[in-house]
Amino acid sequence: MANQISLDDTFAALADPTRRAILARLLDGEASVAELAQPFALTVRAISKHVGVLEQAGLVTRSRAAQKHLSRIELKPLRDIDRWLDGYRKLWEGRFDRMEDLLRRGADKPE
Amino acid sequence: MANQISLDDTFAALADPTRRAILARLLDGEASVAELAQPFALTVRAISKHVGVLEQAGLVTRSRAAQKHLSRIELKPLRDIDRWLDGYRKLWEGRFDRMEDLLRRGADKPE
DNA sequence: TAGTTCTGGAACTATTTGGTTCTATAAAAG
DNA sequence: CTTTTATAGAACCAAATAGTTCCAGAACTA
Repeated sequence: MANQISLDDTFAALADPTRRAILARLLDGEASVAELAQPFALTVRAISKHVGVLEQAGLVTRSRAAQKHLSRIELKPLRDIDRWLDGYRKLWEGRFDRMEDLLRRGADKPE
Repeated sequence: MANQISLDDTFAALADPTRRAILARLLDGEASVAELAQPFALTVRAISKHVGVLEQAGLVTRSRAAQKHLSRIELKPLRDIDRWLDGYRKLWEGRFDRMEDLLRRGADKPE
């Protein structure tokens, strides 16, 4: 039972553009802190802290290879957000002619 | 051009359980601040501020009917998050036998 | 062994956040 | 006109956040 990550932590981690950019970078494969820091006008330490936040949120795991600690993206928290969105997605996906009313008046929602 | 909402603001707004609960409540229809505050052990003012944050993030709009200001959920920022997730969704939706390698080694991603 | 590289810990700072209380204002109800 | 109701503004506070700099340790390299 390694994970018990809250949506709170995941959303908070994603609320920073630097961290989202780091995640996007990790789509191209594992990277060290120094490598991740390269595109940014921030200290390596600052990036190290960002990676720490991502790790706390379960969005990244690390494995040390020599003195390089390689970060790797983890998808589960993103899937959790996706599932949270399910509760709302039907409201914009369906072509409900009365959707306006549904949201305003709170009529019985479509099944 | 009313909206220019950032993912930053949206994710940050969603990083609070009270605010997510307010959003869920609004699926049942518009509500006043006082109504929204009812389930919580917080002051009405605190809920009013939460609604303000949601409004800043474009997740809620308000219309005042009499002295009650009715809050209503807005879906666009959620759709924006959904589209942001698109960049990652393919990685957990597809059954890529080499997905492990893709994330670790950063091999050429599937089309 | 000595030097270099990569990273995290510690301490500090400025800003933001989530909450409170008290006050002011606008509108409805008496 | 007075009172009640619903909300936001202002001031305040404690805790969290994002950044910095400096230092220490672990592991390669010469």
